[in-house]
Order: sequence, then structure tokens, then C-alpha cells
Amino acid sequence: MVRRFRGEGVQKVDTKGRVSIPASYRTVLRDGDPNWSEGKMPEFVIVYGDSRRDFLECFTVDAANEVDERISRMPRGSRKRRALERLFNGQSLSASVDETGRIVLPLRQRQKIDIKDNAYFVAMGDTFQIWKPETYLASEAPLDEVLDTMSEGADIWTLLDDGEGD
Amino acid sequence: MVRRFRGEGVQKVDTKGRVSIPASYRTVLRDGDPNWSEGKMPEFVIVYGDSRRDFLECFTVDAANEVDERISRMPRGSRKRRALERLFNGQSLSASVDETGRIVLPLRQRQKIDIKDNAYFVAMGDTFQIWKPETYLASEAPLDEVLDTMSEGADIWTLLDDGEGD
DNA sequence: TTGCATTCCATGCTTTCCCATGTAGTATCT
DNA sequence: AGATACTACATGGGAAAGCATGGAATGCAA
Repeated sequence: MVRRFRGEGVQKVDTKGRVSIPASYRTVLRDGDPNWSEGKMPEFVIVYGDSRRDFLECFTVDAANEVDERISRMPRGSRKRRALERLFNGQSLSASVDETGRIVLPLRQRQKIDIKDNAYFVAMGDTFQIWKPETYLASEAPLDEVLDTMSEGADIWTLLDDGEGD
Repeated sequence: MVRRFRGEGVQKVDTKGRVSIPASYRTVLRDGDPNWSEGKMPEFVIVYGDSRRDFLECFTVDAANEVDERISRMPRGSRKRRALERLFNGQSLSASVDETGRIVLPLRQRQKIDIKDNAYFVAMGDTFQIWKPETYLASEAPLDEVLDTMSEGADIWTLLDDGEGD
């Protein structure tokens, strides 16, 4: 079992686009980078996608390789495969953490998700996401309904037993 | 059957957020950590959740993996799954017991449940919870009603036979 | 030579590490 | 039984390391 990203929070983005990767994420990135060795800093993959995506999705090298592999098992030339290839190979970039624990988010990507000077990091198990804080809050609002409509005092973990459902 | 957490009680929290994990819990944490080996200290996962939660919920690594697995079997992108992912991946952190049997509760999490210098530990079978003592007492009050309504001298274990119910 | 990206250095703060102490409870010895 | 030695646990403090962040200096290219 591989170590998983955990936790969420805001990080500052300076005028040059530099952002600190939360320290706890860095160790996961390191563990997930087969090329990493003592003294070097880990690399990872940022998928930004097309205009429909309003966040950046970040993969460890291992996780990215796994996705690549799964794509390569799809029927060559199928529409689904081509769509995934465009997203995952085309609309992505690789990044490398620097000695101070930061990466530089290129202007293009910052503009894409409309980030100014704060970025919201959210762990998602084997990936993590980078959002404009306001966008994230808004996107999560619908989920609050799920919680709100649960009977008072009910334990959210009961959702685990609900099987399918919406 | 895995070993289960038992017992409850207060522990001091110092100015740095350090709290001793009750010794009896530590052995359970150790047994529930597949990565544990002689000499190392066990890790576990703390779920803090959103503003609706006023306690911290702690999972052994094994228990956390099981939850992760169950989440991963839910339909991708469904609201329930996303709510659980946010809770379990995003609003959580992993902790590691140190050589003196303590963990550090980050300031953010302490403030979230309004803990100052005492924390109340409550065993819940395969998890345990950390509460602000006063909050816990208040939350337990409703349960007293259950007992109050039982006929005088009745054995509380009869509840076990009542089946589902409220 | 102005704009942007990459390095290097600087700082305040948080977290970790290491060592120390008090107190039970238990074991050992006489 | 009583005194002494041990051990495990809960807790505290100070020093060192790590982290998030900002700014200046350097390199490079349109």
C-alpha cells in the first residue's frame, strides 16, 4: 500500500507563481517518484485539461505511469483513448519541487484556474488538486446538502453502506 | 477479530499541542499498522472533518485502508463518494506516535475542536475519538435519557436485544 | 532593455528532537 | 512486612531543524 496524500489548506502564491507544496505532500511525492534519490527533489505531473476543468490535478510519477499504462491498453485510435491521451499527455506538464519546497505554476495555468495569490490544496488519495479557494468552496457546496440532509447526529460513515446511490 | 480500543479519559495537551496517547491505545495502533516494525512507532489517521464535527476521529492504518477501499468501490464522481473523499482524504491528516508515546495535534485541529490544555479520549471499537472534555460531556447528555427511560433496575445490556431501533 | 524565468539568500515561525522529571505500580531483597 | 530498586507512563523545557514565504540578483531572450 502506497502512502496517500492527506489534508487540505491554503498556500500563498507570489507574483512569480511560486507556491509551496505542503510538506506532507512532498514526502508522498518523493515516495512516488522512482527516479528520486538522496539530495534530489521529487518530480510530479500536473494535469490542467481543457476549459471544463477549473482545478489542477497532480499525480506522482508512479500514479502518472499507471494512468499512462491503462490508457495504452485501450483500443488504439478509439475516441475514448484519444480523448484521454489529449488530456493526460497533451494538457499536462511535469513539475519539479525546488530546494525550498516550491514549484512555479506557469502564468498560463494560473490564469486558467483564475488563481491570484492564494491556492487551495486538496488531497485526494493518490492525487491532489489545486484550486482557486473560492471556486473550491463553491464546488463543494452541493456536497453539503448530502451532509445536511442526513438525519441529525447520523454518522457520515453510514454513507459507506449505502452502496450505489447518487 | 482485531484488537479494539477500550477505555476513556483525559490527557493533558501542552503548549506545543503534544498529547500522550493512552498506552492501551498504542498497542492497538501498533497492531493495526502494517508498516510497523520493531523499533518504529505506529502511525494512524486523524479525520477532523468540517465544521459540523466537533471531535477528531482516529483510525488505525488498517482501518483507514479499509475505508479507502470501500470509498474506491463507490461510483466515481457520485455525490456521496465525493463527500466521503473530501472528508476522508481532504479533511484528515496522518500522525505518528513519538518515542514518548505522544503525538502533536496541529494548532488548526486544536482550534477546530476548541481544545486548550485537556483532551478527552474515547474508545469506539476500531476507532477512537478526541474531544474537548466539556463538549463530550454535553454530547453525552442525550444518551442519559435512554437510561432514564429504562425501567428501574433494568439491565442495560437488554438494549443489545432490541435489534435495530433508534 | 524590458519582461520573464531561474537561483540564491533571508527571515519569522512551527515542528521536531533530545533530554529531564515526577509518579505510579511492580518487583526484589532482607 | 517494610524498604529499596525498576520500569512504564505522562508530562515539561530548550535547542535545533524544517517549513512557508519574501526579496534581490542573475541569466536569457524577444
